[in-house]
Amino acid sequence: MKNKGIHEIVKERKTEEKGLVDLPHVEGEVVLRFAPNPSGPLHIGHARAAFLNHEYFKRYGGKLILRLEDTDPRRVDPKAYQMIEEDLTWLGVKWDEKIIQSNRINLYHQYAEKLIELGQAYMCTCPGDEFKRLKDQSQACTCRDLSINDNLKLWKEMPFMSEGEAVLRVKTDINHKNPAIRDWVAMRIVDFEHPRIGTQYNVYPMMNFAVTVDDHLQGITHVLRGKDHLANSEKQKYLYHHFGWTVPEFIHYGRLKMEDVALSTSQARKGINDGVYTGWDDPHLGTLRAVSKRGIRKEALEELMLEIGVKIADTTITWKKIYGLNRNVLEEEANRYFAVFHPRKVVIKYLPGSFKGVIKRLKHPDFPDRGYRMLPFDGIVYLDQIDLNNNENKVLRLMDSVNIIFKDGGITFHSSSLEDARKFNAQIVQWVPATSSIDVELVMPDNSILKGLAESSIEELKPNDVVQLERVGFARLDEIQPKRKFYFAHK
RNA sequence: GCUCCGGUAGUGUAGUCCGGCCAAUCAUGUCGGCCUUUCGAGCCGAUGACUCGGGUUCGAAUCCCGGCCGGAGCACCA
Repeated sequence: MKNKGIHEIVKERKTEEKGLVDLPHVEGEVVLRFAPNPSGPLHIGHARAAFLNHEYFKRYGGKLILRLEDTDPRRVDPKAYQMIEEDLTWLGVKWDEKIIQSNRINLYHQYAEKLIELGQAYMCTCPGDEFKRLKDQSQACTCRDLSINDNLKLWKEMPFMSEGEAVLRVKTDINHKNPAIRDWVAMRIVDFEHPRIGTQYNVYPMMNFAVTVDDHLQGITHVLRGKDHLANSEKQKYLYHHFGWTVPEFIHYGRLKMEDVALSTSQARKGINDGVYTGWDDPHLGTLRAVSKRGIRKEALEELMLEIGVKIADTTITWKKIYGLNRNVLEEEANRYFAVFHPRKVVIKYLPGSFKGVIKRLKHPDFPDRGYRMLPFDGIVYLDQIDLNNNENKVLRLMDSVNIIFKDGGITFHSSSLEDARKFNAQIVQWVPATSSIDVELVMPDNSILKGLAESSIEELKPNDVVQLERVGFARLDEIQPKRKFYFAHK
């Protein structure tokens, strides 16, 4: 600990600049958890929790636990368990331990019983609305006065009752100024088959109960969660006190709003079922698989999330911000290619034969060692119709090739040098050789598809490669069969 | 309605705890210049913010009070 390496110092300063604050009350190592509900794949909001936990885990050392919170059988998508792990892997977040709550129902039963024995929980058979009426007036229902033995007896009978007949409530403070905190439900009956564990249980813990038991048992030191859990943290503290457990450090961050995107899993699922979206990776969605398909890199998301940090104030993420960060990642990696998406075949008239030949162009201007693309040029090319429309009667330069002029519906050779192009203020555009073009599709963020033509060098690309289609923008190659299909990322 | 919590440039963020070094940081965006056979990148420059009103103080983004605006929760969901 005497000499910090230069890397450590640089890293320290960097995180300071990023503004990710230190965790409060860290003693040695930390134990953190990422605890999603397996109702669907992860979205950008989850990425925040995942990255933050991961970052703190890396900063302090300790343990990061993945916990699947599937205690509501109705809100479980059996496919989600797998998808969540895939998504986390894509994010580069590794976990030391995985816990599935539906494997632990028995354990929650034991703690529930213990709580009854402690006299801190009671079986409540009031109808929900009746309890709420009383609770809102700070009045206890009669169930609250049941003896421990009566409670135990009812508890044993609970599995034989049906949904809604009874719940187990945690005693808090019936006079608590926030009605939401008063005597919350710990266990309830669910008559619904659990997608993972079937019908072996019908008495399930509520999130607040299961979370508290697990956080304690797993020795979680710091709980990072959204501010929508503010009241839950307050509720959970009562349980910690009843059991005599140490309360972890709760840190609440604000809501994340995503420009133009419905982040909620339930809305996405509905849209998929209704056919509005093509699937979990539909470009409209804010799921990680959707943004990944569009060529957004996890590095960009990570930088964004660490910058946003754990502030409790809400934040609005704009796509421009993500694109800006992503461009920094992609710029270096993406090789350049020509493609046009409103192709118009033109024959250049009066082209001197000396200009025909093969044009060499760097794959990446900053990395000459990546080599060249070869573009055969014989005077017959595809240009973008929009470029032509915008340049009627003006000189236009085909990149690395010749200058032309579009006049009276025809294209004529004008000159050849870049100097001439500059002199005539020519716009410089990309082009595709007509003799060796390849059909491509470009899926836009609104899921519309542009059909176009690209230079033949794109044949060397593999699915998942990200390129820069010059003057069009960055795009990720998704598949090459039956046709080369790109997803547009951003300019 | 009740309970709780926020409000720094277009957006995100640092600074707020322990008032002065803040005529306020960095990122992204936008605009301009240079460079460059495109766009982008790079380099240089510009742009633009402490929600409002009082108070305390020699001094307030920072402390206090009030207003305004915004958010979260008020489930037998997580």
